Amino acid sequence: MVKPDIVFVARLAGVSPATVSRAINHPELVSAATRRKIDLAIEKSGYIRNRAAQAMHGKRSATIGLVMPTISNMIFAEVTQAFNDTVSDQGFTLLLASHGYDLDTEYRLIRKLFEHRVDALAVIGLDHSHGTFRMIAEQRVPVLAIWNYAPDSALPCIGVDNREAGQLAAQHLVALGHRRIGMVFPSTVDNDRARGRQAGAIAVFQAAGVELKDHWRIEVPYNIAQAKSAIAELLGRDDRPTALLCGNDVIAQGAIYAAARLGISIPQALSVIGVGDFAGSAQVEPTLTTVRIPARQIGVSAGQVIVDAVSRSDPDFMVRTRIDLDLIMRASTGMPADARRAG
Amino acid sequence: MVKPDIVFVARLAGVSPATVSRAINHPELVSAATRRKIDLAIEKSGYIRNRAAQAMHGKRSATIGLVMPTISNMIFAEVTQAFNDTVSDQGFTLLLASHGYDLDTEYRLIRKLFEHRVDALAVIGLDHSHGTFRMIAEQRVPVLAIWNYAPDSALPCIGVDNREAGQLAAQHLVALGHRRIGMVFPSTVDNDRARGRQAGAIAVFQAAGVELKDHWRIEVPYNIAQAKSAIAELLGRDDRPTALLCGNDVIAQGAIYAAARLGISIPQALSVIGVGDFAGSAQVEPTLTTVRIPARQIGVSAGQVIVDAVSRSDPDFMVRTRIDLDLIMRASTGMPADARRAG
DNA sequence: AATAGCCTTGCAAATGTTTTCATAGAAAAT
DNA sequence: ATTTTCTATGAAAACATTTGCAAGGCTATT
Repeated sequence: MVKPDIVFVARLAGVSPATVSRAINHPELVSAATRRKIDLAIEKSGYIRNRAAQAMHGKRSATIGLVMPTISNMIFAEVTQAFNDTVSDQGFTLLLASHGYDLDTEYRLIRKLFEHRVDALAVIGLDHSHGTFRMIAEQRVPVLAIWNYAPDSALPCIGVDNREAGQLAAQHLVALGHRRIGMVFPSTVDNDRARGRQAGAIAVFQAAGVELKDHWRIEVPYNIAQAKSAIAELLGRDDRPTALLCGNDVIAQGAIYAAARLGISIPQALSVIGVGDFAGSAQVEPTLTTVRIPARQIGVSAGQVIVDAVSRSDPDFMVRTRIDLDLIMRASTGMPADARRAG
Repeated sequence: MVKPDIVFVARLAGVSPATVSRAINHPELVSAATRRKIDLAIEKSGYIRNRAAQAMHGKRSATIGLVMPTISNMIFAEVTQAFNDTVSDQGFTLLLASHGYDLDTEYRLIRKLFEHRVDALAVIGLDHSHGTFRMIAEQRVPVLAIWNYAPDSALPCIGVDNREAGQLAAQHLVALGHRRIGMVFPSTVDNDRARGRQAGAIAVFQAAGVELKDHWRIEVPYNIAQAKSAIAELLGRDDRPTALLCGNDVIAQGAIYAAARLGISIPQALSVIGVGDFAGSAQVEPTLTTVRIPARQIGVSAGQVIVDAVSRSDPDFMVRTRIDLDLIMRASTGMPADARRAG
């Protein structure tokens, strides 16, 4: 019992392979009667069409590649889900790869995706290796950058302006009257998201004359455990800031837990603000003030745009969509103690 | 400028296509000199081999399918990451699909994966539709069930005994002296994980003579927001339990936040236990007592087993690996108030 | 009644690669 | 010097499908 192929099905239905192929891909071209016979033969034989053979014919492979820094982090799980749902509804299957924030690995993974002849490719952010950009240009396949927006991006992009995200967060702290502010960010090498947010925040602080002390600026990985312990160490010192601007909500949650552990009350003694508004940020106690990045919306739009580009088979499409950010004020930020006394 | 294929590269290198193919797949069969020429031609032309054509030849497609209920939930993100890392190291690429806890959707997705001729397939849990089982049997492709262990499973499996997980959690509460216990679980239809845990817990409670009140048992989706609000409602009533056994850590985190919101102190006035030990469970305040499911370990073992089955091309392999559970005692559970007085 | 046009189907070529078999030349053994 | 054994390469078949072209049978039009 070998696997049934299209000629087996054809024989079983008493028609030619060509007709079976048509019945599957262009049902309107074959008469209702033969279609029924063929459906029956397919059912009976357990035939499953071979996409590889189809793709070889220059047709679509019906796959879309998605490359992310990591999957196991709340940060990207939500976009991935939304993106997958959207393209999946249109009959595509997702080829997933994750590179652990390493752009050389990313290059190798993207190459593999091209080997599989993905119909389109989505990547996170606009930071990529030179080789990656060259390969993408050669392949003539629609490629979309997700998560980041830049008006002058080399690739089509759908996402937010991370600089603005940093600004919004910083402005909120400044407006509340904070002057003693700490910053907790992940490494900014190979990570344009974090870099943009940090730059935006620093610009605002400088314009407002807020001095950033070096020992209140720490670098931690995207990881609650390490964020919590590093921040606990920072907050344990004698001289501590009245507010913490965190590179994202994962780190901000770490900050909230660290404060809870040390008995520092939020927002009375410490304000914490994050970026992202991930699942859980609205539920932590105290609930987290953050700059909302609408992950689901980004994933859905990205899916639509990319499916559209594929169906127009337009590798040179250009789209730059800026998704709006919102400052979500919750319970983790407030005026610093001295300002409260003064006001 | 069309895309270079293997004959283009061959011409460029001054050899036959067969030699190029060999240089790529069995480098040891071609002389160092020609290999160099070919590498150069590949580099120069930007050639990327076509896996579809390769797969069509009856060779491996170098893809592995993974079907999950959902990706956007901490629960599965970690296994997915570990599994992906493992198979990716061996040269495979992941085809991902998520069905939103619907087994008919799952059937359709698995069919699509088979269309793409995945070399192997991993699914979550042992609950699947009849059609799915039939299709899997017909396809002669290694299939592995992840996350769940059962000694009599129809499919090879690697995972934990969910019944035991429920028992461990229940025993811990009983041992602490709790008698007034609430249970918060997701829907158990089409979800053997939740079903097993619930059954295990109930068995222990009955054996211990603990009476489970209906109005202390609620059903919520896997979702912090809804878990928190439903639990807050439960805890807001006059008559409330001294302990909450939660179907997993996501729900347990919701319980912790709900208690915090209501000013109910954990563990003095309420004990909370979860199942899973997801990222964050060790950092919440109070830190969460839970039954640890080693997600990373499961993902890695699963990846190894499945790659092994593929390389032996053994569709009928059978493996049943039971991964050990551990009760992780943290700060969210303690003796009930009356027991403390008595003791 | 004859012709034109449409609908349905089959034939065969094409797709990009791998692999079996064959061959030519070189190296080794006699 | 002749035969044997290797090694490196090429020619061609095979893989499962799609599609352009052609043809046969109808219906509709005149």
